[in-house]
Amino acid sequence: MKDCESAAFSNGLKKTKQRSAILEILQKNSQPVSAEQIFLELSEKKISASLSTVYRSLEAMAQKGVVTKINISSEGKALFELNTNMHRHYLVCLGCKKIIALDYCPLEGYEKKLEGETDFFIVGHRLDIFGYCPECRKKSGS
Amino acid sequence: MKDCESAAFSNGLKKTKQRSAILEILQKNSQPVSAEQIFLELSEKKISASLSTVYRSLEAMAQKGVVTKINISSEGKALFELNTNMHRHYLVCLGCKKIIALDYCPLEGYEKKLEGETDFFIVGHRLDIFGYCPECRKKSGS
DNA sequence: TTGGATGCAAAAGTTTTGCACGGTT
DNA sequence: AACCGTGCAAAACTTTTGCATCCAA
Repeated sequence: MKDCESAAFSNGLKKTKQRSAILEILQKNSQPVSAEQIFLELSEKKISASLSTVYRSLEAMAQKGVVTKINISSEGKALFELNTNMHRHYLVCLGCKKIIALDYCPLEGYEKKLEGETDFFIVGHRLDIFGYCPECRKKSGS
Repeated sequence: MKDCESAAFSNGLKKTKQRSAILEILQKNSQPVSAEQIFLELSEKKISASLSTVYRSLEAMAQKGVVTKINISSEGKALFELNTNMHRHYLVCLGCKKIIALDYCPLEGYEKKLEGETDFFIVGHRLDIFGYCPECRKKSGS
């Protein structure tokens, strides 16, 4: 997916090494990441980028639809992920805080049904599912 | 529902006028509210309660299972609602910000299915649906 | 009376912003 | 060259905490 990057900068966003590196981190992570996580990963890679640059880049990319900002973290920090233009739902482990993206949407036909019932024009939904992953189940014996 | 209050204080929580008032506000609001909203409503009612008391009370009530803290606000602040022990799902109008509680859960059997597929122990989920209500549809012509 | 609850102020944590400077186009 | 991006520091904002005081049980 090399051209994910070119696509990301075809909308007026200037391409800088910081932004390319942020994009790369978002691509490599299978789960949503916080701005601080990105900042730390950049430091590890010896790529200079201040935390405010990370925030501003993510904000800019979110405006262009390249990334999506989500607020499901129980720690009150925002998370970011590449915008795949697909429905994404998450399975969140309450033990280790791991977040797993589900690959399909259990509400396929439901929105249309609800439109009929309520006369709303339905744009989308957010669904997150909480529980304990296999590893955490073992640990706690539940 | 007068005994919602007595139930709320039957678990070791001390009953104070601040906490009773916070509970009342949560009861009257059909939608989740932020700590600050509660703080402001308390001021309007001339009930003295500092913001930290609001946070501490909500935290204590959340620990006892009286209220639920949720993180769906796009503004990055936590929201709180009475824990009804029932599934609550909301239909949110993006035009007028109205929030309507749905009376049933479209994911009834889905959690069990997912448990089988993922080996998670699933505790619950959060589902919110976004769109435009009939009034806002007319206004914007969509 | 006694332990928990409150108020105030200060601290901690996340995110935003102002401004001067630097890098892309 | 023009404009956008960046770094740094400070500010804004939400939430937590320390400590003295107060109040419900």
